Amino acid sequence: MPGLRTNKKQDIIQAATLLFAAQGFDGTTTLQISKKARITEPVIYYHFTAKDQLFTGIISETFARYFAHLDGLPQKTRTEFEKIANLIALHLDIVEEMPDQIYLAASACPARLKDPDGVCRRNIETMHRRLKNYLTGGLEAGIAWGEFYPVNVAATVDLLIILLVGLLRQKGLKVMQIKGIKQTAMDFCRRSLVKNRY
Amino acid sequence: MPGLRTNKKQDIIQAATLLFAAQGFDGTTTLQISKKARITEPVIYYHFTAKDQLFTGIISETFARYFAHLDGLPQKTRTEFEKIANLIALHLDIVEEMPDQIYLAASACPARLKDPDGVCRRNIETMHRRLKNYLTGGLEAGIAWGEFYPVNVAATVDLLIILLVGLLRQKGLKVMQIKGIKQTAMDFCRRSLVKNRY
Amino acid sequence: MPGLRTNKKQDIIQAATLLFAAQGFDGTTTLQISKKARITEPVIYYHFTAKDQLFTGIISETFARYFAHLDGLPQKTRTEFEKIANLIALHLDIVEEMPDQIYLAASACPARLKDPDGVCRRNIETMHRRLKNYLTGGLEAGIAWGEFYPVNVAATVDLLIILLVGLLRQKGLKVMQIKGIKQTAMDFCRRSLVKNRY
Amino acid sequence: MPGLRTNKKQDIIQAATLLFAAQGFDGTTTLQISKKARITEPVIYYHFTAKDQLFTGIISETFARYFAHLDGLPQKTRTEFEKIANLIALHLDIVEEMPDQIYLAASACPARLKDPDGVCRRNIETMHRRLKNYLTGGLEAGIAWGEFYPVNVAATVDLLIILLVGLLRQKGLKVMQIKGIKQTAMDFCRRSLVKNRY
DNA sequence: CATGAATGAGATTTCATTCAT
DNA sequence: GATGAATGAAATCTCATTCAT
Repeated sequence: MPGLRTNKKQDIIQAATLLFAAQGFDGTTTLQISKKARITEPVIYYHFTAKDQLFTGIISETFARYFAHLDGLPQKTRTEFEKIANLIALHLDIVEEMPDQIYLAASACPARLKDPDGVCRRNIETMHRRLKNYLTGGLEAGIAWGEFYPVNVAATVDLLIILLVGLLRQKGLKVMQIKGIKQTAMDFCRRSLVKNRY
Repeated sequence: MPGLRTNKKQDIIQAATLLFAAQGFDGTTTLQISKKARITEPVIYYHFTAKDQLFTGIISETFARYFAHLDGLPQKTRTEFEKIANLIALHLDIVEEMPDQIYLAASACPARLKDPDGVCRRNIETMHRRLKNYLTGGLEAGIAWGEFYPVNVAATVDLLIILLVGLLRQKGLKVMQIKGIKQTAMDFCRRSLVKNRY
Repeated sequence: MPGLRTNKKQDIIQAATLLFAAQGFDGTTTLQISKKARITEPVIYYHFTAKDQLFTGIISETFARYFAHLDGLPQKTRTEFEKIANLIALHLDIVEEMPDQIYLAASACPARLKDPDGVCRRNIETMHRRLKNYLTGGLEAGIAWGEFYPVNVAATVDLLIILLVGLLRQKGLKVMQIKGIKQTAMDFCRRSLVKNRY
Repeated sequence: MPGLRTNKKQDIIQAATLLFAAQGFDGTTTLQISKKARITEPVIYYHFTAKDQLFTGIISETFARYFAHLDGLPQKTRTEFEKIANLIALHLDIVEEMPDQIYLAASACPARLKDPDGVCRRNIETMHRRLKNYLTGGLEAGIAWGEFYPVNVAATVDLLIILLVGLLRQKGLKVMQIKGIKQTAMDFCRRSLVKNRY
């Protein structure tokens, strides 16, 4: 059973994720990673072909899980607002689940990352595209059915994306200890969008 | 005419700001800065004691202008929502005014920045504290006066900060071409907070 | 007068040439080069972009000089054998002139040399092609005029190339102290090729 | 059946020979060898104590065979030129027989080869010494008997060695497709050395 | 015998910074 | 003020070799 006994590869991934999230890709050295993972530097290169590949691996894995979450969102909901509420819940849940990874994923691609396949850039673009499509569809339908106020769809979509991405990033920054944020965020958006509340 | 030729210092600052914003502090080399500023590397060290000081200088200057904007906000307004609307406007305006600087300022401190005076960290903390105070005051007053819904103040403040900081950062990321965002953001928040709209 | 005072670049080239010739490209480290040139390692990278480029630079320069010598050969000669004698003289002279460079040039391209422009490979090919053309022309004419024995031209050309390249390489190997080799080589070839000697 | 499975050792030797010949000793890694031999790296160390020993083993074996060929040359021949012709034939035949090994053997010792017993260096020296003795004896006798022209023996010997070693190396370089080279080389040397041809 | 995993030593390269001029 | 040249320190990565199993 080769590979069963050793979790060093996982140790490396975990250490790298923490450090990349805290210091950025360019700000993190392979020596730091090796120390945090309690291994020697070359072990990194035994398990990964390069620092860049270690990073893109983490990013890929993270986006895979994120997109899996998105795929799990129901296409049909009783109200259109439920879609938006689900999206808020999803983003706050995934931050709980993997705060550092998701912080990395929601950040810009490191300038010096060698990423010939564009793993980083393309995943970010896909993320934005999917959010945009999902939100645009929901908003347009909600407006058409009279559930939502007749807002500027494009700008509101952008605003909501900023909010969602902001939620992903703030946790990673550990700047604030957000409590009750999920309910608050949902209520905030509901009052803003949904018409007949009485 | 002393000072006429010294636009080189400004060239350096401008080049550094662009590069730091695009590539991060750790991802930007002094050689890149010197090339973009069309000078040689030692000139940087004539005008600045170190790369770190060049960065903190930009950050300081940026926060100084940002705080000056905040200081200019009216303490007294006809409605409490006006305060929030002003804040939104201020943030979108300053992004227009100095997109790269403000992106830098709204980002986390570089891990390897030598910043013994804590210029970077302290300014960010101050920014968050001031936003928190300003928003908390506004929300509490608005709720007390019956202008606002009785929301969870702390969580709503955090949410608004996330939104405001997100607005600062998104422009820097150039991910989206936001049009009509200012009015949309204001309306979004108004509907969410202000009670009697008819 | 920038660059006039410093001969460090030349020192590097000289040290590198010696070491590459003695130990091969893969067998020579930049540290060895820097020590032999009495400089520090990064100086190499100030003057050259990489170890590979240092090598290909030497090779280019060497072949340029070699081809210049070839260009200087007379197109018209009293006898065809003079052409071959000139070629022998040229090769032994250039070995005297730059023994290490010419040894490098006459050797195979290092396996791990990063040489995207194919400087190394292409120069060697050109060298062989030019020798082949020159010798083939000479032999065919000499045979046609009855100056030479009617030899197998292609095979004789190959043989002469092996001899010429061998002359270039042996000096570099310092295996033997060749004296009177020039006259001997010429006589050897003359007797072998030229018909009526009496 | 011991020895049936142990072709792995032969696989290693074969792979190493090919790679050493193509890339040099310093340019070849043990990983490359293990991959080409379709085994894992430690297997190399089961069969050989070190990469150096693998190389010197190949060299030893090659020279052993080469010297056995030399030993097989007749001491007595009808003419002295036959000796030289035999030598040419021998070298071209052994290149056919083991092109990569012989290329390695005819090349210089790798600079970084750990070879405390001097296997590499000493074999090369022995090779040159034996060639020199054999050729010197033949030439001197041939001149004394009036079979050969009265050439400069030392220089002619060197020239012939250069030619013979060149024949060994050129094949390895695969630069040219030599046809009819054996007869041509013999004729070339005969005309050059042997007096009365009619 | 064989292998997956690991490592010490060292190779190439980068970069902030300095210095002589 | 300005520059070409240089450097110490460190970063990424490689590789021959070993070891536990």
